[in-house]
Amino acid sequence: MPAAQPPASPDSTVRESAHAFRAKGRPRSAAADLAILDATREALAELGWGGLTMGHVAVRAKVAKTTLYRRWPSKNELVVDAVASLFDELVMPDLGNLRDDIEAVVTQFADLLARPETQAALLALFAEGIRDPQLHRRIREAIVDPQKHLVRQGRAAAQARGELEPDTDAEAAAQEVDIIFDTIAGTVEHRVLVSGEPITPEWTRRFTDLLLGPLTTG
Amino acid sequence: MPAAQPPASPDSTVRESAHAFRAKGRPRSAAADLAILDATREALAELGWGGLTMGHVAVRAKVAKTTLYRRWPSKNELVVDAVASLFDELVMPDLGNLRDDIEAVVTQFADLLARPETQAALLALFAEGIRDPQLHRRIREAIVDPQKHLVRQGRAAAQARGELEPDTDAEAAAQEVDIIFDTIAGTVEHRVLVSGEPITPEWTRRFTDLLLGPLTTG
DNA sequence: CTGCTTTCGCTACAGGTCGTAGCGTAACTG
DNA sequence: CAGTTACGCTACGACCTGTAGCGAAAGCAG
Repeated sequence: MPAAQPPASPDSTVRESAHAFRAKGRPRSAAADLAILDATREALAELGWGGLTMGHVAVRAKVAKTTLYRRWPSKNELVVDAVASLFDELVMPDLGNLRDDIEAVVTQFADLLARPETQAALLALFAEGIRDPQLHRRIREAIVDPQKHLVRQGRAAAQARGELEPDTDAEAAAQEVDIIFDTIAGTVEHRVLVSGEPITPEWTRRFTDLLLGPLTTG
Repeated sequence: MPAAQPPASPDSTVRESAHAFRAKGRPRSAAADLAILDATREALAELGWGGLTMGHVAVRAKVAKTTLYRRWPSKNELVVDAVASLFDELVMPDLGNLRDDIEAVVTQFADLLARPETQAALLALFAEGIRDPQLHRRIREAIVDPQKHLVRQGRAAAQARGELEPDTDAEAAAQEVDIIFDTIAGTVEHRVLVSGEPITPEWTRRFTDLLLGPLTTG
């Protein structure tokens, strides 16, 4: 979903009859969207963030450069959409105990970060988002925040099993989710993308020890 | 220290009599180095990573663009040197107990990440480093690895106090240092730069709880 | 003081990317 | 059919990159 430029409706008030909007004129090619996003991911993997140019993507997608700009205002937004779908693969498995669930999610995330498209895009997008509040919001909505749901799911499952105590304060629970999320995402990203070392099963086990606390080691 | 281009010695074998090297010709202006690095930090804070150009830095430092390129091969290396010194401010305080030490270091790191120069540079450099092994190595040597020493210091101090058990296996200890380091650095960076939320004293306390484990909460 | 060497500031340049404008054509609706 | 919008193409100005060439400046050795 580009969802970038509303197709230039000259009267962009709250018209649009519920769902049957966009009637007039030649419709946008859905095939072009797919080709563009595929080309973007390919170019990211091959050329990296710095090597990716709008002109190059257009050529590779067999699309005019102007068509590209009609849908995405810049490289940043294009890459967000191209990469966001990759993060949908992450799922919370519910393997019957909290440790296995955590290790499974960490492993999935590590595999995702091992892909060249992801490596090329993720940190660069985060960096761009620092100076562009709109992009920052879009990154969080499309890439970051959906993953927080995994933490909530895992916690809820562990609480249902009796591994964790049920929440008493909703706000405290939300803060704990935030901390756990930043810890898992940040640590794995730092390990893979900054320290440049791999996520082995043993590392995952040790890191999970840290998250679970000495409850399980003693 | 630029340390980038050895001043074009035509015979660049292992000459250099120990330390009294570089005798001939006009010496490089040390003042220019300082002016360039200051200008780089200023421009980073004002314009961000994307807005920073070599030409702009040259103008701001009142230096010819060619002079800039004689010392640093590209923007990436220049920014590494400009930002690395900021990370030297981090110190391990040794406040008498592990919790206070951790919270102090986290707070220092959070303050550093609150500065606009750091925000503009850090993630962008990490992103660039992914495709450039030489840059990646330089970032780790100048920025990342020195901080690992803080973890070693803190652990040693805690062991001396009896808060942590002494190391038995050297390799296991090194792995634990790596994990702790990636966890602290990664989590704080993710919280500040990706989630975009501040590091409050309460957050620091909760995060330290996580690091120390339920030992201290119960 | 006189060469020798290297840096310095300046100008100019080719190469590449960006993002937009203009045009004729294609596709879809009523 | 007319009306509307998307498409492909070309061209363009603006900007940044990194290098080359020049004369002048700042050191050092004799």
